[in-house]
Amino acid sequence: MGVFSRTCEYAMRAVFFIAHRTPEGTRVGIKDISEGIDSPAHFLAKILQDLSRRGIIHSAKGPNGGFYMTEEDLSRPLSDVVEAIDGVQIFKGCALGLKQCSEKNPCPLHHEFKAIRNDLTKLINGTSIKSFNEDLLNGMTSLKK
Amino acid sequence: MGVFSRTCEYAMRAVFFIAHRTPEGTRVGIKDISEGIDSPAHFLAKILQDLSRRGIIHSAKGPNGGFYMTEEDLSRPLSDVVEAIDGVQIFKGCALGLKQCSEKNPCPLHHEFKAIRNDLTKLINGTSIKSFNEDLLNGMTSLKK
DNA sequence: ACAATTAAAGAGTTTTATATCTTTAATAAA
DNA sequence: TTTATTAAAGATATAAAACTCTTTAATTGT
Repeated sequence: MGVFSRTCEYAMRAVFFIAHRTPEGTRVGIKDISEGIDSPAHFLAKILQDLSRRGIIHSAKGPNGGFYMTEEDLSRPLSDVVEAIDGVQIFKGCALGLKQCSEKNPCPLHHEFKAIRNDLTKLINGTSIKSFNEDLLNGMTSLKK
Repeated sequence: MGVFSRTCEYAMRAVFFIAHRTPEGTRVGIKDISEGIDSPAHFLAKILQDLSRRGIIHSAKGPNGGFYMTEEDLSRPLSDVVEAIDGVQIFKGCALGLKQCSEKNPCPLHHEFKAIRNDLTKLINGTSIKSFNEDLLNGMTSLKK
């Protein structure tokens, strides 16, 4: 596995996909999303239900229903998605999994690893979904499988 | 989970523990190691068997047997341990799990994430087990649970 | 040769992550 | 009010990770 769980990868891809596909009040269905980001539809549905319950994205049932994101949703940092799925360990945990690892009692990787974790936090926590999406809309970045 | 799998965390802790405990031809048993790093003994045994088969650490059976590391083992980068257990995805994979993500077809996180991955690679790949161990021996760092 | 000690190997079990399938509830449009 | 459409929810199923237990093999010292 990479840095994030597969579930979290799906979640982030789906969020970017929804952001990208639903300008101005439109919605996108689970089928389109799962095909668009190459993930199992039913599994992704569970993930999006979860994000929806937490208010990270929105959904509507019925004809022309689907998933969408409000301006408020778009202005959230990507870390909201990551923390909802993978928790905060990735931003806070010791590289060796030691509970007592701290500034005063550092593990052999502590200081250097902390710098890396901080950079990751800055990226994921400090950048809004909207701004990642702008690069997508500009064609500067891509979600191609 | 943090950045590394739990199995990988055990492996790294065990390697540091062995390095720390076996100066000059001594050996340390699985019981001592598993207690010292707070991991399940039988499970750790499997992990160390694996590392041993790959030549990352060494072992000897029988009375006064146990695990130890040669000078050559100590001079290896920590990445040998990580790659043996978790593979190379952590150093190479796309943050969103996209197969086609590349410089020419970057995902929304690509460039910033690449910088972070490179820093991680530099740390894990560019530092020998021995040099991490020196900080341990000097009491500058700790493996306390 | 024998007994004791230690890791290696084999064969599970349990837990968590990932994935699928079916049924229900909400909504919109005819 | 009926039908079609969509997400939500519930119930499993499968696979992978984490963990345990038992037996075997190698080595040492007596």
